[in-house]
Amino acid sequence: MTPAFRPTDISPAVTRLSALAPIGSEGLAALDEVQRQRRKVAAHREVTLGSGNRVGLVLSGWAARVRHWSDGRRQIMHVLLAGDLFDMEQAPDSVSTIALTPVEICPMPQVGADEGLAAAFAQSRVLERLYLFRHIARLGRLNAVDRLTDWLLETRDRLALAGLTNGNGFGLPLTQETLADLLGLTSVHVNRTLQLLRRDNVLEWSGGALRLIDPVALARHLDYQPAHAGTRQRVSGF
Amino acid sequence: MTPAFRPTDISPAVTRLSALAPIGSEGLAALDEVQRQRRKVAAHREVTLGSGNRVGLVLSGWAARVRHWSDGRRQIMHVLLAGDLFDMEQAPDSVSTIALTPVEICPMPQVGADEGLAAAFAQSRVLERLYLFRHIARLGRLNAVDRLTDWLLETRDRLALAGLTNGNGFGLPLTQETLADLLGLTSVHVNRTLQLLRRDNVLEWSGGALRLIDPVALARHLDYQPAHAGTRQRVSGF
DNA sequence: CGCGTTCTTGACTGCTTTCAAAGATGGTGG
DNA sequence: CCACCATCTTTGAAAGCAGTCAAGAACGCG
Repeated sequence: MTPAFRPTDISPAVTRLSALAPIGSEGLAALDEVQRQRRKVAAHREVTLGSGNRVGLVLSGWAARVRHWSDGRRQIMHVLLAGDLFDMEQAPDSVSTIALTPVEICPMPQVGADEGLAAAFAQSRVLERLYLFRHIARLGRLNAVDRLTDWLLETRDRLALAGLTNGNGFGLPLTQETLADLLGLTSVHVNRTLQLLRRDNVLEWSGGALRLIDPVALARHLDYQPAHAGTRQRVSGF
Repeated sequence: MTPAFRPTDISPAVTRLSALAPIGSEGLAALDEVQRQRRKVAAHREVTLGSGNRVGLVLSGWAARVRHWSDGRRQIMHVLLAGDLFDMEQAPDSVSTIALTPVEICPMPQVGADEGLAAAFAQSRVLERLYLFRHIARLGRLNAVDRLTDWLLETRDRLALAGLTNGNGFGLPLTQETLADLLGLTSVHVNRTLQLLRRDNVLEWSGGALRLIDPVALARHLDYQPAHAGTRQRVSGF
């Protein structure tokens, strides 16, 4: 709220990883070290890593794994947020990684002997697969309204892990066109869907800040379950 | 062709893994050992692993990762074929693993010191992610005809790795309803789409055997690139 | 041969796209 | 401080792809 105030100096990426598993001092040092190698990528630019690194870590901003077709169509397959890992290897066909907003990245740190950091990364990979599964289900069986709200619910939970939410609200720095590429819709229809949701008092979105009015009711309606409820218990069992 | 003839006694799962990376004798022994613990799962039954094992290996048959909704809708998120690994952990919400045909599974073997086997499993995981990405792109941006043919192309390539193809043909033991749950369509529309493809001489499908008439032309039309062309080169660079 | 599952067909509905153009919005330079 | 431009959002009308509902045909299995 008050722009001058910053609760901690901890980066959202570290916040997220610490939420996935308690990280030891060695791991925190490794994260600190690697963050010193941070690099900025401007919006709309492709995200790349130095040739020595095959895995990167997002420190801030929004990026996406995207598939392009020769006729101009595109589909965003996965959104990358602060604290997410991304592999640069593979990508045989036209799968690219693109900054949706200005993004800061760094190479993934060596895990070393820190079991907490290793567990956090392992958990991060498990979650990523879960998000891919969910996105498939979303695109396969949900209509526009449900696709959008389901994704917003998931994104809110993901941002919450990184400490980037404000209650039921969070910053959503995407255009409706990007949302369309993500949800397998047209921007026109995303626009109409948003109007519906605003009219029905499901959400507010202005000035880049989105707020879900009643996430609980929404989650019930969508059969939505937070990805982390189950996994957090497992982590605590370490 | 001649049913009495079997080229080798090697299981399709071993064929696939060997294609991903050259496996040493130790790895082959481990695979042999673990296959002795094989277990059958009847069609339509849920696939589970003994509590000690978190990762399984499909030896034969077709299985699927499925999401169910309370109103009866379902979406198949990923198909598991011979030689595929599957993790049983996670699955916080209603993600289950179901046998689409009779399936044989076993626990994933310990990798031990066999680098080849480790590489094969690593490669298998990389490919699985790629298949998830592709399925997202398919559901997000392709129409019914392209969805179906694109998936058939991919499935043919995957089966080819396990030595389960016959030129451009392969056994496809799924119902149209299952195909619909996989492609985010209704079985009625899958049926109509298949009729189109048969009429236009794109494919033949009878008696459980499907044949693509001109996979090359199809791949060109769909911007389809085999998942393994790029990765095989990388593997050979080990 | 009989029954259940799977496939096929028709008519109608509806969600989403397409095409086109008019408003906002925000940042930049004069 | 305002004009200006590019980008983004909004709106309308029409067309299309896929879904729904229902019923009959074909198939495969015991």
